[in-house]
Amino acid sequence: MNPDEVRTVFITGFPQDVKERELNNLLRFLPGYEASQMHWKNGQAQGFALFSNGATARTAIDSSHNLTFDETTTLRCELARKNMYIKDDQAAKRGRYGAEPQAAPYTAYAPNPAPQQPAYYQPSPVAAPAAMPAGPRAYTNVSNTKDNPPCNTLFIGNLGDTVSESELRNIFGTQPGFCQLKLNRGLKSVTCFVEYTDIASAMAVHASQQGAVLTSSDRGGIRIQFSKNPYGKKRDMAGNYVTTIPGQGPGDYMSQAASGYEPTTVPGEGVKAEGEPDPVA
DNA sequence: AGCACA
Repeated sequence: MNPDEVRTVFITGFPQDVKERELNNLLRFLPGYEASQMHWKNGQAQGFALFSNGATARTAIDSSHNLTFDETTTLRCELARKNMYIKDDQAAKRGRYGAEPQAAPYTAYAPNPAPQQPAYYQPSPVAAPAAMPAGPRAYTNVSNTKDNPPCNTLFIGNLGDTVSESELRNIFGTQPGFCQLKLNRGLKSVTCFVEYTDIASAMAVHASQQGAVLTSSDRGGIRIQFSKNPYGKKRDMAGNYVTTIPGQGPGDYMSQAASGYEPTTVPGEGVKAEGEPDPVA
């Protein structure tokens, strides 16, 4: 690899009170992610994120540029002028996709103890059971210029006509926080809605699976947008959320702030427990 | 680009 190649993404547009860990958690599931850090230049937050190479860095830019970070802020992503310097303590923030460090100074501790990511992402051969479903063949850049504000429900477009529910379950149902999905065979196009327990979990999938090329894909990768309405809800004539499926409170997933990214559930345990309070900003 | 619904 060309050591001079710029593989660092420069991100601005964060709200004043953003935390570095919000940056880390926003990006850590992207292919090629290695590390990220937040700098503050006279009160303005500036994010830097290192990827394995220029290609994965550009893919990250494509999927996060103009991303609506919260109600009032939109992120600007571009290639940095020069690569960021990785401090030793960045190791704890490393993603699981990153190339292992040459001299392996990080092997003394487990960078990512949570075994919640799909096994097909695990770089270690010993950790990859043969029975795991195959992941996406590849990722392509998809245009996603008209996305909506973050929502706990994802809208999946650009699906091939032959896409199956199990194919979608393999990719979306294995992600932390998964609740349910619905495949929709329209006359003109096939779409899918995927619900997660919280916005943070949906945001992680929105970023990590953007442009995934499925076995059935015949027109490039899938396009992932945040749904206009949370699963099980619609808007009434006054524009307020109305529950259309019993068991979900009004409006909670859209008013929840896009912070506190820790997914609270593991695959298969996505359904909110009875009486559990709604997340509060 | 297409936003469904016990």
